[in-house]
Amino acid sequence: MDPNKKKQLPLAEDFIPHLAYDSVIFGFNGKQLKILILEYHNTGLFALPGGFVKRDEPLNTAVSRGLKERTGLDEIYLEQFYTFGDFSRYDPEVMRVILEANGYDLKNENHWLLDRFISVAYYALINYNEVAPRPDELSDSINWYAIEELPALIQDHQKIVEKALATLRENLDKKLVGMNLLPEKFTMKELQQVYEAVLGEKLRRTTFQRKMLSLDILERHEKRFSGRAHKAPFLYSFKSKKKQRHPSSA
Amino acid sequence: MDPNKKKQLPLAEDFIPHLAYDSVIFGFNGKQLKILILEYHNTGLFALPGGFVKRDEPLNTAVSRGLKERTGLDEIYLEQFYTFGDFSRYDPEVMRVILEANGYDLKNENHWLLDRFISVAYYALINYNEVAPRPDELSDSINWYAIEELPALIQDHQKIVEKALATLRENLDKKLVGMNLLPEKFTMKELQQVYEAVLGEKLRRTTFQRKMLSLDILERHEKRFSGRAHKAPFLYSFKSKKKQRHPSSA
DNA sequence: GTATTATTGTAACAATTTGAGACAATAAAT
DNA sequence: ATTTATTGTCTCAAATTGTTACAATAATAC
Repeated sequence: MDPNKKKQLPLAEDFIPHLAYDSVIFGFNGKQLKILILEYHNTGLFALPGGFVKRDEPLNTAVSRGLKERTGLDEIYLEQFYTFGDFSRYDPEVMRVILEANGYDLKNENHWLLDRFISVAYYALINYNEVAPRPDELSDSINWYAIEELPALIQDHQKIVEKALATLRENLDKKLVGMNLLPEKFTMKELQQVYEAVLGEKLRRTTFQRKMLSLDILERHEKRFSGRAHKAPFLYSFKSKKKQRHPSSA
Repeated sequence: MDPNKKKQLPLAEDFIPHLAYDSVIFGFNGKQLKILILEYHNTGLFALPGGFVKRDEPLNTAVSRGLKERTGLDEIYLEQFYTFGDFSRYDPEVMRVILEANGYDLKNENHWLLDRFISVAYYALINYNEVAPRPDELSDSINWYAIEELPALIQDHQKIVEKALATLRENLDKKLVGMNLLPEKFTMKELQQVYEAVLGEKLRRTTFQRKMLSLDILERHEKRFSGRAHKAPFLYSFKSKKKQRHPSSA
């Protein structure tokens, strides 16, 4: 990478105008469900990671590309959940502030980034410990925030997060969500903690264990040396090896 | 309306480029689940009803507007379910054939309608008997087709229909689907037939009746004089009066 | 070593929900 | 009056889920 590379705004001619994506990237730290939030240089503005779609690039590919740039991960589990196209999300002043704080001169009043955008929203599930998030050119940081402790977000990003979480909850049973938020091997308790963090409620231990085992999706391995003063739990993994990516076609 | 009005293609300056919507409009005729399909003049090409989004118009409003033009109905129940952005859907020759068959001269090789489009897909639920569908300027007919007997559709429209149906099935229990496919008052048997048509499988009568009554969403009215040689059934309606429109914000 | 502590895994039984069949009620036709 | 087709509800069986109990066991305290 060239440290002298000059900051370059995306060029209008390379991208589909008026179309963006936003991503809600979920991770689980063992206790809480968290998402990645960007902070823009010198503005105090917080936002979801997002990006634009190249003119010659499939929509889903654009999102995968953006997430790879930010997380370093290939093969991220992604699920598209809604496309936001209201005017409640159109606020060119926010974008102007962000760009000017980054030293761009916007004498060109009609810069394409200040236009109205329709945004396709995705959520991603990643293994919290495998990732070292990287900010993009306009941001000074990207950090994990617990979903109950988010800062105020720009535009309609709060609404996007809420809908992402609602969709994740609906998909919890049908889409093997745990597989993508946990490491390869995990205990039953860890799996239960993921479910509880997503649903925001406590579950009954014995019922949960019986249910999970009856689904016939887990493989039981050796016991873990817990180093704690009690019986050691079994480790489990999901039977289907491959993580699903883009389970819906596009 | 002016019968001499000249056919007019939508103008690039009025609409967001590269962005369209497609709609899967479901109706129930008492036996089968059907959807509305357009046929284009002199081409034998079949497609879902779709349209474009004005530059100063919210996405959901654009879809409502298009559906009102085609069905005459205001307040249609609409649910956005996926945004299609692959290149499998990009086939400018199809659009060229449609336009030329309608007498348009496309010497301008770069006409915006021949560009790549990303399409936001919605399904609608309407009361089959309240509607007299109207074709648009480019189509010579719009007709109901049973979902098991669709003609070959252009581009990725078959895939869009399949995903619409899959989403409708997932939403069947949580979104009061029956309310929007049936008239105000209906019998328990008619409600069951809607469920069976959507799910594509037979349901057990007694279990279905018990389940529906236990949900506490139905109001029981007088009996219907069926005119048939058996006990007359009760009529029911849904307790919540207002049909929901755009239950998800945008 | 032995008792104690904090889990974990599973069994047992109760409560609830769903499946399946039976049957009385009844509107019209015979 | 009898027959036919369907509706509404009840009952009992089967399956699922809620709840409690308890043995197993890895580390710690003594």
